Amino acid sequence: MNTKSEPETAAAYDPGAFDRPSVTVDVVALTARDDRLHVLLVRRGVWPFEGQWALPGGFVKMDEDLYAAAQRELCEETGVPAATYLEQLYTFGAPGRDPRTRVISVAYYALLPGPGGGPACAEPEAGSDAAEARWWPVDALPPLAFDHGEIVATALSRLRAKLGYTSVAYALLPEEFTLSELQRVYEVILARPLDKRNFRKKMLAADILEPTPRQRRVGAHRPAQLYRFTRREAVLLD
Amino acid sequence: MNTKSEPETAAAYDPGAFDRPSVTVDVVALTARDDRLHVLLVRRGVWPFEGQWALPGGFVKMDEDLYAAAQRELCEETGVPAATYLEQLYTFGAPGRDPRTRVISVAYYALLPGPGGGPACAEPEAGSDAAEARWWPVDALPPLAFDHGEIVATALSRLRAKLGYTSVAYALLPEEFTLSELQRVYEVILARPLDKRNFRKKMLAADILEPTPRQRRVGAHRPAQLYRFTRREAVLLD
DNA sequence: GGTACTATGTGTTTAATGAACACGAAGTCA
DNA sequence: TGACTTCGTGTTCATTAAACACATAGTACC
Repeated sequence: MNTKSEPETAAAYDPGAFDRPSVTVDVVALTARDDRLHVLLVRRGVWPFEGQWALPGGFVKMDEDLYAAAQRELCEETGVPAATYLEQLYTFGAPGRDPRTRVISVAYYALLPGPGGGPACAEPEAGSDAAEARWWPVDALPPLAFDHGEIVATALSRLRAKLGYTSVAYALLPEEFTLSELQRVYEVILARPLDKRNFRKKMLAADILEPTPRQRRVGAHRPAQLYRFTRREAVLLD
Repeated sequence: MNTKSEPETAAAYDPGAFDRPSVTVDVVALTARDDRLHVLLVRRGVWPFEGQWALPGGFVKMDEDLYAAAQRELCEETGVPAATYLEQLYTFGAPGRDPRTRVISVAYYALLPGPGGGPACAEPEAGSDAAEARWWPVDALPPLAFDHGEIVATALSRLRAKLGYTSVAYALLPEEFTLSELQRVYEVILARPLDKRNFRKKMLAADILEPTPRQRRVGAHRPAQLYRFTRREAVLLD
């Protein structure tokens, strides 16, 4: 805040007296499926960028927390359940980014478990307002509306960085999972192969996993031990 | 952005049709002086929090970039020259954070060289709108207006983290400096002593410093070699 | 001019961490 | 019972981080 007397005082008593930007939230929802990282996009039904794909998002309500607005827009527009992880990413506010008027967008990124991850991994349905909603592989995105390409790129680099020093991966996996599945999530996000032995060693040493009494037997080979995260929240490693 | 047709369309053609939050920028300006880290605060002249200390900041103009708004508010309200480093920090938007109306604040943090650092380290003067402006040691702040205490805390933890993997320290030092001065900046920010030999070894190995032809002779002891950063911008280390 | 004073400047050892690397085990299926 | 496929496990080596002490180059004072 500032100490200017005129605009602030005026704003207090007459909120409509000055032009002010619109404020939206946009959500980069990410999930790992089919050994690729995917983003959830909706197809726009109205000008501008009509027919193009864009991030789900919308206006912040007058008495609504930013975090709550992001969660709400994600669910409303895409039909997916609440994200297992949702964090503010960056605020995009270049004057020309929306051709209609000045729009400042607070971007969030969300993580959801992939298929088989329980209710939170449900398929998107076109929400109340979106013409269409679907998952797109991040390495083969269509042209995006507004500056949403930049927003997605920012989200990816944040997620890659965060994967290195926190346990956020929990948000992309179901309650129980094998170490191979966990490793695949890391490989998909980092887009490079990891050494199996080093990976398992590091994960088990990090004290964030515990074995469950169950195994997963699938296919004609040795069954895998199932693990779960000891805490379903992102904790700092090291 | 979203694909809702009603509000967006309305916003495009009648920006005043809906209540919308006010958007401000607040700036956490930091500098190192007297072997302590300091924040620049202004004393508020009007309700609410009249007489209390707050971060410099103010409304974003309709056609103004967020970064430019932060730079402008910093200079206008405190009289300090343009920051050598300015980066977006986080956006604070809890509905009750300002008692007047809904205010969403995009916080930035700025770094300035300490005394002796040339024009950029000039003393603050009460700006056009601020009753008073001065540097406060971060470990002995007065009670702050709004949620500005939280904003300062966020800035400090960001700066501490960033110091570890980038060369941002350049922004807190004058063009030329000694390795001891550089080390003191690190110690002040991290609030712990560092080993001199390890510090020098790491800094020189990072390939971000170059010696100048000059030395600094001050006091009754051996003069120190002066260095400068090879690039006056934050680069990633490792 | 000699001595005290003070910050500068410099290497080595040790511990911890990260990277590379191969093979037997436990299942299913034909 | 043999072929197939994924699971599960240790060691070595290189790199990085942490601990640690003393001679040097100036000034100030006697």
